[in-house]
Parts: sequence; structure tokens; C-alpha cells
Amino acid sequence: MQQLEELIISLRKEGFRITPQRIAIVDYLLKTEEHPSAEHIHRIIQKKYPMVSLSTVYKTLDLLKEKKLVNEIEVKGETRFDAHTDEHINLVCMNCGKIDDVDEGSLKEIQNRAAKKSKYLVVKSSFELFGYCTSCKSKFN
Amino acid sequence: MQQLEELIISLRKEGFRITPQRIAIVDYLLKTEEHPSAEHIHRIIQKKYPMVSLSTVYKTLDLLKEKKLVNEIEVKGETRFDAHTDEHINLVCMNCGKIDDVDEGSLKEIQNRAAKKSKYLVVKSSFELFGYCTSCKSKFN
DNA sequence: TTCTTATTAGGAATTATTCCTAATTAAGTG
DNA sequence: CACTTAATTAGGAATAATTCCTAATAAGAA
Repeated sequence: MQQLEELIISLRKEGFRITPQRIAIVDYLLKTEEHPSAEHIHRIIQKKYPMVSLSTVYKTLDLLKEKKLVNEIEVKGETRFDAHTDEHINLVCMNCGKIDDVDEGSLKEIQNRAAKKSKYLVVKSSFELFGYCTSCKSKFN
Repeated sequence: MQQLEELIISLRKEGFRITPQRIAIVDYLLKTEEHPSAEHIHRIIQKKYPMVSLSTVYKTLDLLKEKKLVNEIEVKGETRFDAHTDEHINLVCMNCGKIDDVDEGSLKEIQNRAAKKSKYLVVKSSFELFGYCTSCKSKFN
């Protein structure tokens, strides 16, 4: 995901209104490494803007999804959002829910190969590994 | 996933009871290529066993998940199940919901690399590509 | 066959997400 | 700046997949 400024400009150019709520949400997503859920984003944003509603958070996330400015990952029946949109692997801790990113150059190539083989028109991808992070894995040995 | 017979035997050996419900569910999962949802499995199983309950389907799927005999894929807020448990890519049609499998030899290697790099203890993986299948993609051009 | 206890059916409870609507406000126009 | 209008919002109700609960049932050991 790009810088806040250029992103705002490009949204405005497309005819979307720039509201404080949208700025706050996008700003937070750009800064965090947390892969937050909608509820988590809502909690954070509320500190600055106590009136912001959860449904606005969902609507803004829908917009960002559509514009491909965020990716989604499902963890324990909850959607988590990630502004790091280049192809990468998400490592999900099944105990604490932490998500780490790992870059992997060959994903693009694999994607192309699978698209060709299957004849699907591929639009987005999702590569996830589930397990236990360094601080949780000791509990499972 | 293995043959029905050996699977049943191994479950019984572990102390689980073999019920007609469980046999029917496992049998269907072994035969289908559909990547069905819990609800879909329930609908199918009910033709043979009208009394089988949805909660039993969910419980059996929990058991199979725990034994790593099925994988799960989230599609449009619904979990879909797959008895094809070796590493592969799932191609998900965003229009009709069809899921196709594509084998890809390098996944195991990528997984090892990411596990090493991140120091996570990796337990399971999920590689998905979303797009439009051959019969749906014409509608999006 | 009898006994024990895992499993089941059925429905209620939960929970993330979507939907609905009146009120608000961004931003274009004069 | 004031005015206009249509997009956006807050808030809560509705939805839907999944989990939970409990009495009744039945698998499998003796």
C-alpha cells in the first residue's frame, strides 16, 4: 500500500469523498504491522474519534478491498486485514493469533503456472501457513 | 485421504466410535470433488439418513480436522472442506464458488523455507488463488 | 444381553458481518 | 461564503454460519 497522501488523492480522483473516518482507518492500516480485525481497527480509531461506528469501518474496508489496497486473511472465523498487498506468505500463530509476513519470490511464478494450467482468470491470491510463533511454540512441545 | 476402510479402522483403534453418521460423512468426503460446505454435506447425507443433524456434521468435521484428514477453505464467509490433504493449490471461482485443485511440487519447499526464516512451528498450510473459472470468466470481460 | 459412556438430534445461543434508515457532511457551484 | 445534493455516517436491527447445551440414543466392551 502506498503513502497516505497519494492514496487519498487517488480516491478523491475516483469520486470518493474523503472523510476523517476514512483517513483515520487508512492511516492506521498503513502504519500497523498487526493485521487487525475490523473490531480491532474500530477500537483503535475510537480513541481519536469516539463517534466512529463499526459499520463505517466495515464499509471502508469494503472500499479498500475493492480498490485492492488491502488483503484479507481468515483466522478463527474472523477476517483480518493487511495493507501489505504484494505477494507474500502470511504466517499465522494458531495460539495467539499473531500474523507475520514472509516474502517469497517464487509465488508470482507459481500463480502464473497454476492460472495457465487451470485456465482460471486469477484475481487475487492468498498463501498462509498456520502454526505456532516463537513465543507460543514452547507451550506445545 | 485414504480409503474408507482403513480410515474407519484407524479411528476405531484410537477409541472413537464408528457410527453410521460418521461413515456416511467420511464416505461422501472421500468420493466427492466438490469441496462441500457443512450445510452441503448435511443435505447430501440426509437423503440416506433423514435424521442426521447438522450439529453432528459439524462435530464429525471437527474430528476429521483434528486428525488432519480434511483441509478447510474459507469462501464468502463459509468454510468448505477438502479430503485431498496433500499440499496443493485451491483455485476458487469468485462467481460460482467452484473449487479446483492444482498440484504444485514446490509448495513443500516454500513452506520449509518460510518456516525456517520465521522460526514458526508450521502445522498446516493453505494456498489459494481466487478468480473466475472457465465457465464464469466470460461474464467478466 | 447388559452396561457404560461417547455420540447424537434438535434447538437455543453466539458472533462476525451485512443491512437499513434518518441525519450528517464533503465538495462542487455560483 | 452560502447553498445544494448526493455520498457517507451512526446506530441498531437483521442475518447466517458455527458453537453450545442437554436429554435420549446406541456403539462396543464384558
